[in-house]
This record gives sequence, structure tokens and C-alpha cells, in this order.
Amino acid sequence: MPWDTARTRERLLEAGSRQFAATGFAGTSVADIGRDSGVNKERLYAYFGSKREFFDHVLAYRLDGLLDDLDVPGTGPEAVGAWAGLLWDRYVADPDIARLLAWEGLELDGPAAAAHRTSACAEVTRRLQDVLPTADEQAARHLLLSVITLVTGAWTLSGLAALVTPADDRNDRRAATVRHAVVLARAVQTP
Amino acid sequence: MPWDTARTRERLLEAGSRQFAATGFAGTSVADIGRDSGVNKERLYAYFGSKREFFDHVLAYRLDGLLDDLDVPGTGPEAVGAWAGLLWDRYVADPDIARLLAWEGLELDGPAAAAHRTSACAEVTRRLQDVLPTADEQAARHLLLSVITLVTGAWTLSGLAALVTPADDRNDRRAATVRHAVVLARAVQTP
DNA sequence: CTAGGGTCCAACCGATCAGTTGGTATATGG
DNA sequence: CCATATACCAACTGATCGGTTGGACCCTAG
Repeated sequence: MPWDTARTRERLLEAGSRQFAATGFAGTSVADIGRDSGVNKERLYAYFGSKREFFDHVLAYRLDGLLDDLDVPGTGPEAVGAWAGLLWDRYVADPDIARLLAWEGLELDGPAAAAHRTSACAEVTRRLQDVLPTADEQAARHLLLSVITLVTGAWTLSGLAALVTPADDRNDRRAATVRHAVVLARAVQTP
Repeated sequence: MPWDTARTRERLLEAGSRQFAATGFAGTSVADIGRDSGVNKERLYAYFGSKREFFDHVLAYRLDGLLDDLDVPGTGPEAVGAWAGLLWDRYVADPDIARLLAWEGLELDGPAAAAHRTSACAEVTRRLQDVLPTADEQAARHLLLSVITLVTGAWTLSGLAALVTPADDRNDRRAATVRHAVVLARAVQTP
């Protein structure tokens, strides 16, 4: 049976993603990751140096590229709403991503893989300006930040929804979030 | 020297608030709380039972009542923006609150002290309907949830702001958040 | 074929974890 | 003034933490 070191690395990163998303950096033990991955934890130190460096690798592995293949479909404010819906559905398909974003914000000083992610955000900002021709860059950036915050917050500040909208389910909130994204986009378009 | 058990309890809760806000439930040790409070950690078990129960007490101690003395000043959509600014300024005065909200969402299944906080949110919802007469309850609830999410997210998803609006500071984002709250309120008022 | 380096793992290390215990100091009821 | 209950703390316990080590196994260069 031949070795597949790339696969071993990947199994560690996948298990790390699951465990860190569930219980955060401090709440996850290296032994947990070894158990979940089926890989001896010593490999983690050989490949990634330390638990902390491994955390950075996991965040980069899962968060870098999050926005890259997320297109803004169509034009006008409705396209921004649709984009918010796409981001929401990505979290539905993989809820770990939203939680990793939240742990990153709480447990780290700054974002991981900042260089590429910053330019990816700038890219989406430009697309928003295409879609909303009268929007200046500053306004488009804050629009983007608010939309990402609304969508991500629905997954990471989940207790708030239970308090404020106790009768509603996820889909109700999805619809409201898309609607709010459209409203914010419309306001940017016509100042 | 007489005893002051209420004060001892309070010192534990204050230290727990600081420590849990900084590093979360899993990232805080009971010894940290003992050190920070100047109280022997055995007292924590005597008063609160376990680390986990103590965490619930700390969350209730700091989060219950958060919205109680936060008035919606004036009328119309601008009042909602002003309310968002008041909430923001409360986080400025005490950033621990925003972080505790985030840890609660990530590390707990549901909100602490749910009963009173739910009714406090319903209260604010009613105030929003006073201020925006044409808003139905459902819309007012989602407006409130979005505003709280935007303000709280600015403190807990702080890495996002560094990526999306790297040139801006806190006050720029405060202004944008207030503006967005007004826009959302205006849309609710005139559907 | 074999020497040497990389892959992998069980077992181990000191430190730290949540939680407890035994004992002392302080209050209070009679 | 004494008995008892409570507040308090230093020191302890077994378990688990992040990280390391010694050696077995596998692959490739010469």
C-alpha cells in the first residue's frame, strides 16, 4: 500500500475544519483531530508545526476562495439580493464555513490568508459597482460588508434569531435577509 | 473584617465576564477566573455549581437587560438609525458584551436567560412599530434582528471589516451602520 | 540489493485542566 | 461564652492538554 502524503494532509485539514468549526480553537484538542482524521497527531506537527499554525492553515484552506466562485447574477439591486442568497446557500451546504469565520474573528487578532481574501473582496466590490453603476467605491464596500455580516450573522449569532424572531425558521430569515440586501443596494444606487 | 458574600459573588461574575469575553468558555480556565477575581476558585463551585453553570450565570448577568434601558429616540426611520448608534455606543463603552453574545452563539445551544430577553426583544419590536406606524410585526422583528446583527457583527466578525474596508476605521463603519439601519427602516415603513 | 531518508505510530513527557478535600477563620443562635 | 454553621483558602487528585521521542515500516537512489 503506497503512501499518499497529500491525502494525509487533506484528511487532517478536513478533520480540523470540522472540529474547529464545532468547538473553536481552544475547545478542540489535537487528539480530537487525530481521532476524527484517523491520522496520528504527530503528523499534524510534522506537516504544520503547531496547533496554532495548523489552525491558520485550516482557516486559509476553508475561507480563502470563499467568494471567488460566487458570481453576482444579473444587474440592479435584485442582483445583490440574489448574491446574498447564494452566499446563504453556500452556508446551508457547508455551515462550517460561517462558524470558522466567527471563530476567526473571536480567537485571532486578524484574518488568515489576508492578502488573497482582501483582493477577492475588492473584486466583488468592483462587481457590485458594475451592477449598481451609480455607486461609489466606499458605498459599495460598506454594502458588501453589511450583506456579508447579515448573512454570516444569521449563522453565528443564532441565539439572537431565537430571541427576536422565535416563531420563524431559517427560510423566513433567508427571505428577509435577501430582501434587506436588495433594500440596502437600492439605497446605494440612488443616493 | 466582615464578610460580604454578595460582593464575592459579584467579583467572580465580573472576572468571569472579562475572561469569557476575551477567550470564550473553552479558552478560559477556572484558575484564570480565580486569579482575576482575587477569589479562591472553590468559591465558584460553591456559588455556581460548575464552570458551565457559572458561564450561564455570567451570560445572564451581562446580557439580560442589555436592551431594557435603550430607548428608541424620536420617530421615523431616523429614530431606528439613532437606536443603532446607541447600541453601537454601548458596545464601545463595554466591548465585552458584544463578544459574550458571539461566544454564546457559538458555544451554547440556545440563548441564556431566554425568557426575559425574549420579552425585551418583543418590547423593542413594539417600540419600532410605534416609531414606524405602517410596519407590521413580522417586518419590525426582522428589521430589529438585522440592525442588531449589523451592529454586533461589526464587533464580532471584525476580521471581515479588515478585508472588505481595510482603509476605514471604527467611526466610518459606525456611520455606515447607522445609515444602513435608516435605509432598512425606511423600507419597512413604506412597503 | 541495500543504504538512507521520509512516513507513520504507540508511548511518553511535563504542564495544566476541572473539580474536591481538610482545615482554619468568622459569624450567629442559645 | 460556647456550639454550630458558613465563608474561605491551600493543597490535592485523576484526567487531559500540547508537544516529543524511539523505533517500525516504506520508498527510492546508487
